[in-house]
Amino acid sequence: MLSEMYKQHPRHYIAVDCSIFGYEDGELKLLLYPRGFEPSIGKWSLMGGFVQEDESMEEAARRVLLQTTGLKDIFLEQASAFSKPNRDPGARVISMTFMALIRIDIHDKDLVRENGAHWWPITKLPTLIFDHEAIVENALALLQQKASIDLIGKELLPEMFTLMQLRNLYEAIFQKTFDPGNFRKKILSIDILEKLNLKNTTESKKGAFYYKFKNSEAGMKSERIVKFP
Amino acid sequence: MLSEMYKQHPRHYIAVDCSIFGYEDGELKLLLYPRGFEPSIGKWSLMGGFVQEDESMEEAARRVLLQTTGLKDIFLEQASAFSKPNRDPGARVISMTFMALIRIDIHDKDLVRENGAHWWPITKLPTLIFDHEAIVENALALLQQKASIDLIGKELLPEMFTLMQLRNLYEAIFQKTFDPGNFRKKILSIDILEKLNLKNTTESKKGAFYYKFKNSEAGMKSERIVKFP
DNA sequence: CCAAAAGTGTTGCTTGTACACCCATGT
DNA sequence: ACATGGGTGTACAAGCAACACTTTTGG
Repeated sequence: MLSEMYKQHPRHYIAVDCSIFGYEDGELKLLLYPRGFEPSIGKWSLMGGFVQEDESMEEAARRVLLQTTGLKDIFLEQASAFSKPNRDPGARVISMTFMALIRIDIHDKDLVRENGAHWWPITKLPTLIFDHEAIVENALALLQQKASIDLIGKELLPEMFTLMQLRNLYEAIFQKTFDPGNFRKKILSIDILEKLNLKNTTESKKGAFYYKFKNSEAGMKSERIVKFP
Repeated sequence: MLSEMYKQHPRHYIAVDCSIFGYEDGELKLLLYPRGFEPSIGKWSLMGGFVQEDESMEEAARRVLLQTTGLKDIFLEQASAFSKPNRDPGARVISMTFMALIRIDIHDKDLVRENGAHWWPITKLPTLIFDHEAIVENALALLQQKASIDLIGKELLPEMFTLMQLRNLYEAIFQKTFDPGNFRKKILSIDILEKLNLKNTTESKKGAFYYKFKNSEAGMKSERIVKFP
């Protein structure tokens, strides 16, 4: 039996929309797919879904991510909610948005292709439906904020990477360049990377050592990486 | 006419719950009220309400704030959403939470009294209903984050205040002490306060000059105030 | 006189930034 | 040989934390 205090209020559709970021070819990319139903069928859209009765919004988001990328255990962060009454012309839908980071090298490419989805460089996004451009902008700001506090390479890079690759990732995220020497010193000073006895010789003549993240859930440092803003 | 894609999904009650902070007697305080309906009637709760058809969540939050404090134009910031299916034993309610800052000296005290509401020092909160303690913790973290980037005294202090009062506010927010000399220099260096030709002689023998915020919406500096964490 | 806050100055440390410089090597 | 990135060192500036010190005045 439900209290009258609840019943007198309206109920709403709740969507979860995910800004899924990946990193490939030196570019930060966003996974978009052509919307499969009206209104705006065929237009580019974020991955999304509706919250069901028995799941939290985060669970709904993880369900969407599994369906679209085949991945579990994804880095997922709650971003802002968007709730203007007329933001979706099809119905009054409140959208809770999430920012997700995935490793493009291990996601299920067939699944993405089936959905007609496509990875778009963040610098050349197409026009998006509804308010999805504002949602992406918000998620990108959150990504920058996260990246300025934590080293997020683990979520976006392959197991092994060179410091140049990590720097290029940060340059793609912040759309600015970092001094190679200073970046290297800063990153190594926080002591969460492990140097491997293996060199990448494909990207430089001299060859650069590979690094990987130390598997230390315990030592979760919280140093500031980049001054931001 | 509504697409089948929408109709096949459930709809949900959406609440907005506001963590309303104020500053009084050298303490950071939170406005709580005794819940007026079942379940958990009479238990201490955040100010909240339900989102209606024709309003955004932020509009709903402002409506709640007006109803409970009599104030418009309140500093309001979206915090996190809480959506565990069973978080409210009365019904499946998704809560969008907000962090609000108000000046206790100008709010409508009669209205607060009518509602049975009460300002609780942040250090001595009572037990709260449902997951409201987690909501407050989240809002407090957001407040600290905001306060570390922007000077938020404008939202919480009277028009005129001494630098000691501002420092005490920051000490209440971060629950730590700041060196008086260093704090003063830091604050004055960002040049958003205006020194008045008026002294407060009630809190010190020597007397301290009053300051107020410069009315410069334009010059909105974004200097970092406090290293946080 | 003394305590307590107001207000200013000094010093040492840490951090960021700019940039010079050598190293290794594929072309 | 030389261009390119790898990697290290240096020098300066900025910011911060700790703290000394002087001023003012009510009790």
